[in-house]
Amino acid sequence: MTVKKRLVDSAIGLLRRRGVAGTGLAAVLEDSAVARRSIYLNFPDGKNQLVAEATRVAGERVHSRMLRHEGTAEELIAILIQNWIKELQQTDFRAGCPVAAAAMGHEVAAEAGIAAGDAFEAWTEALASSYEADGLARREAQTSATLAVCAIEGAIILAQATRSIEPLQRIAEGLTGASGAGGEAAGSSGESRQLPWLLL
Amino acid sequence: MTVKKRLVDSAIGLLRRRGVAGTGLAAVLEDSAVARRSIYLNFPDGKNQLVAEATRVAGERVHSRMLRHEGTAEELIAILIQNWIKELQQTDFRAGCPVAAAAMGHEVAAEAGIAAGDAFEAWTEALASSYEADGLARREAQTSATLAVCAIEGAIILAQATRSIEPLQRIAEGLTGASGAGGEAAGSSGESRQLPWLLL
DNA sequence: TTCCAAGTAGACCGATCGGGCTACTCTGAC
DNA sequence: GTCAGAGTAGCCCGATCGGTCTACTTGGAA
Repeated sequence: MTVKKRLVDSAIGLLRRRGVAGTGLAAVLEDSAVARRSIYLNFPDGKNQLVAEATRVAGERVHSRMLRHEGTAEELIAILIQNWIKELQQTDFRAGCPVAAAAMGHEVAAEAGIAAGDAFEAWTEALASSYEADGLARREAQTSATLAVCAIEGAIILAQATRSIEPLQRIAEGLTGASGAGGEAAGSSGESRQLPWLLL
Repeated sequence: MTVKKRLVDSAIGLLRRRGVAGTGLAAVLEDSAVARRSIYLNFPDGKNQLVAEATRVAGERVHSRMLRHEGTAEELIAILIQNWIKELQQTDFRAGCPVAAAAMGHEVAAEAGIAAGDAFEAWTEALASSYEADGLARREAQTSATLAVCAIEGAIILAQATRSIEPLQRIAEGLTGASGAGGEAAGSSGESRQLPWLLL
């Protein structure tokens, strides 16, 4: 793995746990086992550039995963929520969303905040397209997509604060009608999901 | 205004803009025009205690405002969203939610993270009670309340990152059926709001 | 009137911050 | 074989971090 990728991966991991301002270069160097000088060889503008690149990469990873999805929009939402439940449980609620962290650190690192905005817009557009493919009109698809992205990001924050996955389970129920309790991510079998009372 | 209250108010304002790790005591002292020593007279445990108290106070202010509300749950949600639209526009998208900031800083300041969790739970319960008063069953009320709180918190983050109030307008439409474009906060007149396609 | 708790002003501490620097090593292209 | 670019190791810088301290002022209660 290249030095640049190691730096970005370490930065993403630390952003998730400590946020932009709370992540020092010393921590990134220790975590990535990279020499101090190598940061400035790969990111001449220093921390701001590294954090911005980390945000861009993290956002693009989620985005490409969303574009790869072939089922319905609600199935995609269920998968994303199940992934976050797993991530939070595995890290004892320590690791949140790096893009949200970059968004909240926009005053400290402006470039990263812009990258976060780009990521959110790409996610919303991908989900809206999925909703449209499911038959929703453009406007309703955009509204539903925005609601889903916002709810997921908010639920991650509530889950970390309350140290409970309940917020994620509840929004899964509200957004998709799934109980969210099952271990499986999406409706694997062809069983017709019960539509949530919020929809239709 | 007492020294303690000035410190807390300054801390809340700085938390909203720079987050927990990004808020230094020097900035709090400058903003509140208080002597350095006075921090430790009022908050013997220093920054952690100040940030925790600021989070608790900020959460309680919103909570008491929610309890004061007398209309429907959807009207309350519309009011909260309109308030956030106004706050974001007035601060050029610089000031976010202090409770969310404390939640994301849980690794840096644990006490504040707990206070954030308490605030989120109180908000959700207040909104769920309002939904129950509107006729929803307990379970549906809790789900709808959690979805609303998560969506609002997430939308604030998306709005800051994209420097646009569109996420808030869209979740207002998704959660309440309101267009969110009007300046007035809640349906002031007795006109029957059109239910969103997401509800009913 | 006295006196003490709270506040002010400001120096000071060790630690850490982001960043720049030199010197040395390694490796692949010419 | 040479040489340039990238990486390593580590020291150094000024600034800022949270926190502690002394000295002085002030205002209200005993």
